[in-house]
Amino acid sequence: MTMIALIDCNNFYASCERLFQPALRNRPIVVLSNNDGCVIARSDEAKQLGIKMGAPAFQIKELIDQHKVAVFSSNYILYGSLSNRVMNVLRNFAPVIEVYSIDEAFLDLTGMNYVDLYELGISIRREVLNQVGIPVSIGIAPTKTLAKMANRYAKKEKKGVGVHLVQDSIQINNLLKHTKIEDIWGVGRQYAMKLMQYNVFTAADLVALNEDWIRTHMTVVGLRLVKELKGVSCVEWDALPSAKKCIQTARSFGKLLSKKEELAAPVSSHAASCAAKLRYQNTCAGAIQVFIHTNPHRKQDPQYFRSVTMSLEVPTSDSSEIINAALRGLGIIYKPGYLYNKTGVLVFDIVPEDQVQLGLFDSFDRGRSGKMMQVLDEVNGKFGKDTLRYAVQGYKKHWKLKQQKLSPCYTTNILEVLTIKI
DNA sequence: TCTGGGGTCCTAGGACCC
DNA sequence: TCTGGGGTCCTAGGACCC
Repeated sequence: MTMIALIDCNNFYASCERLFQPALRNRPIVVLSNNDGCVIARSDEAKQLGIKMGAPAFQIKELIDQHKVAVFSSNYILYGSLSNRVMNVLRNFAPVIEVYSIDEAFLDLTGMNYVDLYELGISIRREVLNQVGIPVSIGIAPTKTLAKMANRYAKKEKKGVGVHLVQDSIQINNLLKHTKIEDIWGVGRQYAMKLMQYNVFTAADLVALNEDWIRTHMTVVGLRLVKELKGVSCVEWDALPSAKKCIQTARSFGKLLSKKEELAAPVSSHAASCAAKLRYQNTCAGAIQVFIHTNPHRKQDPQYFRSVTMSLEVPTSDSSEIINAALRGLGIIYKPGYLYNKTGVLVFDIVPEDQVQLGLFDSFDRGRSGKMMQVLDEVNGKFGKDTLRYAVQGYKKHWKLKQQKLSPCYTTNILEVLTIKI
């Protein structure tokens, strides 16, 4: 039988911020999305205050003031670095690990010589806490989906311990009965609503359904999900991070923009960022999409959403080529007279750079461009990602994000490491 | 009068995840 | 005043082919 552990950091972003400010222990913390827009992470104390995931910051301002909630802009450099440290601790416990997201990882425990898996969970948790300082919850079960579910149970119902193990069919059934349909990994809002119409309210109810019914109403994805709930492992392992199939860079602006020339700067910056991400994974893109839109929350404004997709003659990762294509796209979709709040660039049809088919009439000097990009990446890697940029990207970021509560990069920037007075 | 059957490829859109 | 960003996979349906 397969055995899988899912380790998930508790309130990860909030825990990262708290790590460097022990005074925040037992105090409510929230971390805001880009642009300081809405809440994307909450400490337990903040959850207890009733602050909801995704709540717009301005709507909970009173709660924040009243309860002295500590507020942070998101600092992905810091979180990424702490995430790496957590994953490195986990690697000591099993050879096969899949880093599933910034704050969680699956460990394959199948066939390993651990006598007591529950005790193993306890010691993994202790080690991560000792070595990195981040609290985690651990679910251990025969399949990934059940491990997810056990993890959820550990987090909700066994707070002090933080570990839940399900092995035999009795334990699995209990867990299924205890889990609401909408809390299953793979069941989102739409499916949950549909299932409830058919009187399916728990994971146990779902497992009891006819598989043909599942297949018709929830596609093969749903079928796989139900098999996992029955203890048959069928979610693939993705041990090596594979090359992305599409890459997107998009931001809303700190303020509304309306002129095409103003939009050109963020559009080209996003394009440049996509190109850099392509080069980072040694790939080229064969197609590009650009979109712009107005702020859907401003009901008083006329709305405009538009995107355009263009295929590139020869797949490329050259910044200037991708910027040019993106600006051409902007020219196609831009309409004057609207207040825009967001734009983005997406590249796809991605191929490995050594498999690019050259075009018959390609006049672009690819050798020269490659060398230039190498220099660009080296400089920007060393001195910060916007050090060298194209003129169209603009000298100053007039569309810049709001980040008023940014914490220092304690672990990655030598100028911002913590100093301790003794 | 009568108008097949089977296959592939592509795209848009929907569902999900963190 | 102020509402995030970045991914994956699957399906239906149309175009096209023989």
